[in-house]
Amino acid sequence: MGTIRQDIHSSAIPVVCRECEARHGGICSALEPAELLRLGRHARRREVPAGTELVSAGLPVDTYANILSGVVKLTKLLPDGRQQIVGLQFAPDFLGRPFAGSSSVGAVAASTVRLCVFPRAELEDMARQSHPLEHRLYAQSLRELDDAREWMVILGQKSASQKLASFLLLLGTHIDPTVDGFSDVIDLPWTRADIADFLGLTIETVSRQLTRLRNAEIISIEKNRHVTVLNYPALTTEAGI
Amino acid sequence: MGTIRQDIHSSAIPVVCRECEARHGGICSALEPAELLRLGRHARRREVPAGTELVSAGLPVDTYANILSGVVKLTKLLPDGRQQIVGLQFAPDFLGRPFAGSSSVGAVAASTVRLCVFPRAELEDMARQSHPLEHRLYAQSLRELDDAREWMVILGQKSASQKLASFLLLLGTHIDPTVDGFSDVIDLPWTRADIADFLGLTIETVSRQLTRLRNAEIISIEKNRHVTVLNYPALTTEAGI
DNA sequence: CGGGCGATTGACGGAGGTCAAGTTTAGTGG
DNA sequence: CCACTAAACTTGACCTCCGTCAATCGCCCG
Repeated sequence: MGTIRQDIHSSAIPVVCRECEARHGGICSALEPAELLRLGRHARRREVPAGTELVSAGLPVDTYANILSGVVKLTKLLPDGRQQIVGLQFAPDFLGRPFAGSSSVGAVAASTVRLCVFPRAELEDMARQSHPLEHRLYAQSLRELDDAREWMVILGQKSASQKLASFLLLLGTHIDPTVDGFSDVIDLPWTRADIADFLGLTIETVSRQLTRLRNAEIISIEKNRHVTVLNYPALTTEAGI
Repeated sequence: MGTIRQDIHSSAIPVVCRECEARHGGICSALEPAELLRLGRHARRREVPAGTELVSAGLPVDTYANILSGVVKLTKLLPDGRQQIVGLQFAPDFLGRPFAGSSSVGAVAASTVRLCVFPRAELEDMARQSHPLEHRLYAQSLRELDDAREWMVILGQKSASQKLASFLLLLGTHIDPTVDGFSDVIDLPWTRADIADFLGLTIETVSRQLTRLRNAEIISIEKNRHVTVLNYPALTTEAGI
């Protein structure tokens, strides 16, 4: 009985959503088939290379998106040209700042990113009507808030080496959504400059601390981007728990 | 006609809510009279002195609250005893972290704080049923997220003097909810240690930077706690815009 | 092969943390 | 009202960490 209803429903959902990675984890899981159909009509898939500016800080936004794969960095620019990365988003996160004319942060693809894009008005309209959808959005913003505050501690209190270790720990636990625990092989989708922006350091300090961790045989680095964590306990100690 | 209905409604709302400061700005403004009545039945007003621990990080929470007056600081503790203040809340903010068994942050009264406390289960139940209420909660979390990211920039990129200036600007625009713009007389509800924790500095550095601003005649300080902004443009320049 | 970008490494200096007096403020008891 | 005290704040001396500047190396791509 339950399965039959499921089948009827799944046959009613849009074709693009059938095999979608964000269908179950993302905000779409809060939608009824009819709603999914409505949003699906306006949704468009898009794949963008690393470095693509998805949202510009201060500029009006007229689309939102789900992240299907890849990493998006949220940045804030300072008048002098420096930038601070204020958040990272992974699949199947929702990308956008609902109910504000413009975003106060910029969003840039940190790796090749696949998105499911839909018009702003459509989603906001649906959020106003669908309580489960808004609940889902709310839950994500609470998670982002927890993350942001976690990073405030790192930015405010930790030394350069602790920042680096914390950063690697974060990546290991988030970068591969298929692995549940900690993944000890990390392909950095960032340059040293990005890491520096994220941690509030300079590229030189990032570089120095990475070589320090390598010399201590806590990590190994190949071709600048491929990091393997050799000694996980030591890394947590470095991070200052 | 409209006024008559208003009067009927207002006579149906709980007595405690009649004259409530949070009635219109806070989450209660999203509630129907019947809902207000339900929540009001379980609500209790409470006044606590500065320093009272309202929520302990990691411990389960069974109540939420509206802030009626005063300032609440949200803190995160490090293993070594240092702390980072990750947020400030003012009236009529909602205080709590819905849909999580425990809070990842601690909440401490930074001044005398008056609260309207209600049971956790009651509010979560209502949020599940009332879309406008959840929308209100969502809107606040988005605002907090924006604030948190704003502070990440300050923590990550700014110098000690810029941090102090930014801090004073923040306070001037938030501390007195009755003043709409910038209030140039600020009664700090904090010790230097609190300010240091907020800015990721030490008390000595905070003290030095404050005397520097005083010597530059940008601010004046009386009896440690009473700050007057003498030169607002200069303060914004100090803050690095 | 050479130009360019990113990363590494070194030398140096300054901002801010640490340690250690003093000073002011607020609270307490006589 | 005035000592006395504790806590909060200020100020100074010193030193460390990290940012700045600069040279070099390694890799990729034309």
